[in-house]
Amino acid sequence: MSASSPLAAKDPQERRRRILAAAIEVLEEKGFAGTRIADIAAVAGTSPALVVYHFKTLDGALAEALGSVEDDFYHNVSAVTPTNANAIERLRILSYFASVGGPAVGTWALYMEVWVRALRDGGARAMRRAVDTRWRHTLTELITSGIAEGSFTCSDPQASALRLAALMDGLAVQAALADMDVPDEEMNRLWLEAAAIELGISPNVLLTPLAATEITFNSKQVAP
Amino acid sequence: MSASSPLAAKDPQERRRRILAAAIEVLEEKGFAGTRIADIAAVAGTSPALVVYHFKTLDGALAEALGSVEDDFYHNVSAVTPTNANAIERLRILSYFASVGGPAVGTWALYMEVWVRALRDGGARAMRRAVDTRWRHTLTELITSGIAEGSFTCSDPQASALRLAALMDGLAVQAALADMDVPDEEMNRLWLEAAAIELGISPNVLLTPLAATEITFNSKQVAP
DNA sequence: GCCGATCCTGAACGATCGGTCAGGATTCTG
DNA sequence: CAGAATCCTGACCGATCGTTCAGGATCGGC
Repeated sequence: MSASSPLAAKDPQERRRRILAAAIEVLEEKGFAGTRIADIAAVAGTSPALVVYHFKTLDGALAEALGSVEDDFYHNVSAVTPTNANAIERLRILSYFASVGGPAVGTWALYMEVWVRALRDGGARAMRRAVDTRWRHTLTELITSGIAEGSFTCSDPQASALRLAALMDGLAVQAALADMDVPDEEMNRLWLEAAAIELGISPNVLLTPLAATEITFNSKQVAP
Repeated sequence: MSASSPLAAKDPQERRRRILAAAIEVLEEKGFAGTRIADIAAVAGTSPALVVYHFKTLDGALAEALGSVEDDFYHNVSAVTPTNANAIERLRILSYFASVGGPAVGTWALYMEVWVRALRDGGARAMRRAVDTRWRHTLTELITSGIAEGSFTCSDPQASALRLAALMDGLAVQAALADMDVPDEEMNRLWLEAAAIELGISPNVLLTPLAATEITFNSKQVAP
């Protein structure tokens, strides 16, 4: 058997990335408390010692894995957003990607774990803070540019962004935990309704299909 | 030394309650992942074996401890609420008790832990579901009675209750984790503002001091 | 005041798991 | 192709911690 068997990676960097992916997978399935070095190694198809070799410590591996999740989110959003998209279109795309029913399934569970960890762990606290302020800034910027182009009416963009961000967190908790009680699509709708109220526009503007642009991600229609 | 030394409890039931209180204390300080039988025993001033003797298992002790926290919440709310209170007063009292700045400091951290645990553990999921539906029902009932007495205007009480509950969760996350970034009082205000919007009333109605009634809890003014 | 039930404890067991280590394989460098 | 650096592994160590257990103290009933 040569060096290029189908599953085994040749490049050390590729192995490293594979371990990172395995870490995310195990993390989503078992959570922080249940994630073992051995599990990650098993999924990645390597030995536990290699995980430690690459990341020095389990926490290090998990931290790096979480970082890559956030990178992916913004990368996907900006890849899908047309350069000439207006504020309303951008709002709907953001909502779609952030909502649990979107491509981000499972990701919210990770963030919830980070929240809890951030209660006691300084590193997790710093990471959550960074993620959160970036997200709030994104919303604030979106709102102000929407005001500038005449789409939105909002007296306090910062407060509205904070409230909408908090609402999204809360809805994500509901959706992640609800047992068929609060369906995912409902979540997206509830958030967009609240956004409509906050931004002084008609809910229909956010809830009717996007006629002009057809945006897809993984061959699925975005924000239909 | 007789049987009634100041710290040691005489009654076995009293010892049991003391262990429960110790469990809550440790849980708030260290979280699920960090809570050890030995810690609880140390705070309660007993041996680790007694904890197991009374509760059979660590998880059992924690589950019972969490149950008592929720009981306390509703017990306090109903103890403080005047029997003739109208919907607006009741809304403000609820908001005060649920907000992080109120008497419930530290409790939200517990609930966040339960959320995460509920992702994987069936028992925690059931408990969260019970707590959550009870809370949503309380809000829904409050809204409908407010509509009945002519205080509120709301086309869909269930949806509004769900949204307000979710917003409260999200705000609690922010408040519990924010590093001086989002002060506690702000949280209460933001939620009441959102409630005013949802319920079609002027924010001032919820934000100005309660003139008629003076409600106190632990000798602190409620909903000032 | 005897005796069984309940309450309580210190000591120890056993399982889990993160991280170390010595050494083998592979790749890089010159 | 030699030797060094990097990559990788199996075996093992050490610490932690939930739980068990044998037996002592205390209490309630009769």
